[in-house]
Amino acid sequence: MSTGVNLKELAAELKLSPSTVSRALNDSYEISEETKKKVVSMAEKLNYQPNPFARSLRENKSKTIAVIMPERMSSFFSKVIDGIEEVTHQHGYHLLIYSTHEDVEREKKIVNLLMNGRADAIVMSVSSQTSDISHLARLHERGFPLIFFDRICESIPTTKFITNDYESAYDGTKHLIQQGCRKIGFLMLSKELSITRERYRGYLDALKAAGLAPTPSLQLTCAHEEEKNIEAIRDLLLSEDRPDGLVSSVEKLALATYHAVKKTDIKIPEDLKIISFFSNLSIAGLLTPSLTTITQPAFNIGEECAKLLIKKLTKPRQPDLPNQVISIPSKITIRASTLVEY
Amino acid sequence: MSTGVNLKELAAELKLSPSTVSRALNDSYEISEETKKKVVSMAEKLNYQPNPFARSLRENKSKTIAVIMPERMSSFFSKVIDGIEEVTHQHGYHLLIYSTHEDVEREKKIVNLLMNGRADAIVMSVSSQTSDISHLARLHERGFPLIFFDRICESIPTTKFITNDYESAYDGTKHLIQQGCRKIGFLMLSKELSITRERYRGYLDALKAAGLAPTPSLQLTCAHEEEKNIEAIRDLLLSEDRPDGLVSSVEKLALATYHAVKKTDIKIPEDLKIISFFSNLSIAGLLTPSLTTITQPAFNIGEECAKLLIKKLTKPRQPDLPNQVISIPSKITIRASTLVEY
DNA sequence: AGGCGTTTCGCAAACGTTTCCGTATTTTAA
DNA sequence: TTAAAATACGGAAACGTTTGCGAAACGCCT
Repeated sequence: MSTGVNLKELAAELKLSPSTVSRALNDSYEISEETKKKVVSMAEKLNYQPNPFARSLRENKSKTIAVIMPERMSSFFSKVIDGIEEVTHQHGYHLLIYSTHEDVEREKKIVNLLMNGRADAIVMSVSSQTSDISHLARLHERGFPLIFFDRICESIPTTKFITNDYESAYDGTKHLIQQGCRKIGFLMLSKELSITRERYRGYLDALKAAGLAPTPSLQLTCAHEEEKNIEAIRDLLLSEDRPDGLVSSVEKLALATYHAVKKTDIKIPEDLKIISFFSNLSIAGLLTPSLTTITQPAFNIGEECAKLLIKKLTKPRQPDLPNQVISIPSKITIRASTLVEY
Repeated sequence: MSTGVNLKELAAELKLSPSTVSRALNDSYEISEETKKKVVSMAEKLNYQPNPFARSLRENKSKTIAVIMPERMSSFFSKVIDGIEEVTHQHGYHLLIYSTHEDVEREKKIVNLLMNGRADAIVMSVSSQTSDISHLARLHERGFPLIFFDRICESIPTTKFITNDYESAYDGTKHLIQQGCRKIGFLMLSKELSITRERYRGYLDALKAAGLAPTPSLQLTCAHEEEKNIEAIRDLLLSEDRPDGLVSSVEKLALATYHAVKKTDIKIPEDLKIISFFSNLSIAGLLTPSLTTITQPAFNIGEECAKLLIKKLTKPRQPDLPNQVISIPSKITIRASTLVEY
């Protein structure tokens, strides 16, 4: 656990003062090129590594960004984080990553833990239980850099990155209608979520545009436990007024639907067509039948979040993060699960 | 960005010295119960949050653990991290998470970044390219707490958590033989990896025990790019001496195999039976046909790693992490992909 | 009453940086 | 030739904690 040499020892070795060595390593104009060379080479020789905490304490920044997401076992969130890491890593930033497991109490706890400056910024997607957002509002009011993606808080005036939820859901629903569906259901997580609201709007408007009346019994709000979701979907599929098409607003509910279908005689796409927001493309093609997907630009969303934050954190006098919603379009890939039978 | 009150301000408010306040908050025996009450209540009132960097600088520990893994889009690694987070979170530890993307240069860079004490410990799974382990050896020689899981470094004398790779592969291969396979192939990532070595041994020994000769042409070493893997597997499946059974040592290669099979006339399980190490149980059941899996106790592995580390980091005078390999058994779940046709 | 131990608290150093300021030396300008 | 300016570096404070040490105040016993 012996941390190597520190600045003072390095300075002693060079017969220079710590301040000079510090400046030399930070490439200050006050130091001659000659001594810079000497200092740098000696630092490498002794493998000097500056203590990050001393530096953070002094500079009041941590070179660390926190990411808070509702669940880890999700290709979407994994890809977003890959995108974030791609750009933050290039700038020497580290990533603290937290999963709330869709638990708002845990989310609050994490946010409170981060209020002491351990991270320079937070980029997050709220839990499905989050309706009271006071913990997030407080964070933002303190001037703490906060960015949302996907599951956003509209009421907090900062930058949010989403996909074109409304249009994608609209187009996806329209696609089902064009494929002959007339009784189209909608699968969602909590109605509190920004994404379900927007996607639901798109779904409803597409129905309306086609002159179809929405049926409340076909709209299913699911919970966290996979088994229960499968049962609920199965019940829906076996109900009297069962759907001939489904729009799933999240990946996990599409998978739950496939599980539910397996337990019945229902055939996709003959009896039921389904389209879903879905990020795991490799899996989508392997399902039977392959799944028509609305693919969010997950990696790209992560990159954009990180780019904005890096700009805010590294440039000298940056304004606050602008209060705007930036939408990066999804892409619909039509596969067998919505193709009409011949 | 205004960090709230600090210790000095809190002390001034209470008309006490900072040292007394610090001791009171840390529940020191030197402070009377009466003033402890006062201090704690005032701290809550002013929402005092101790500066983590000042504390880390003084105490020389960061309350942070780093996790390094080869890829993020993997249900196995996601579950391991869930397990780690579950126990570290309870002890107030934070998680820095890094993905090497199977790139050993990136792995080295990350390890070097962590040598300055930013994390109190590292738990990692090495990249498939890692053959030179000098960066890891150096870390361990410095006394830095280091734990491996799954893809381990045998030669570094610390604690490693794995599953019973040899036995699982042996049993899995034996299962294929019992189901009638005679030409069993093996899919692997780099031969450098501990897991492929062990699983390969199990595979070979099971063949030998059944009196079957191993065929080198049936043993495929895959790369990082999914497309190429699919092509390579397809070529294998269409070759003259094609396998009637496959043992896949990692999840992604089983998925690649399903993709490859889709491009051919081959039927699973009639023409080809397949078993794979696989963590995404939900998906395994949805594949067509459903996939026989060897499921590693991913969450449990993460928990055990974290428990050991927490013990090492929080108890006062702990010995070094013992040089041992701890194996937590996998579970084989037989599904349709290995069932004999009738 | 005086000594001694216990309780309770304050002072100041320390952790390893960065940076404000001062200063000695050299260069430039008049 | 001299004053001013530029260059190159050192001393010391500061960031916010924790903790070793010292020192009051108090009670207790003999």
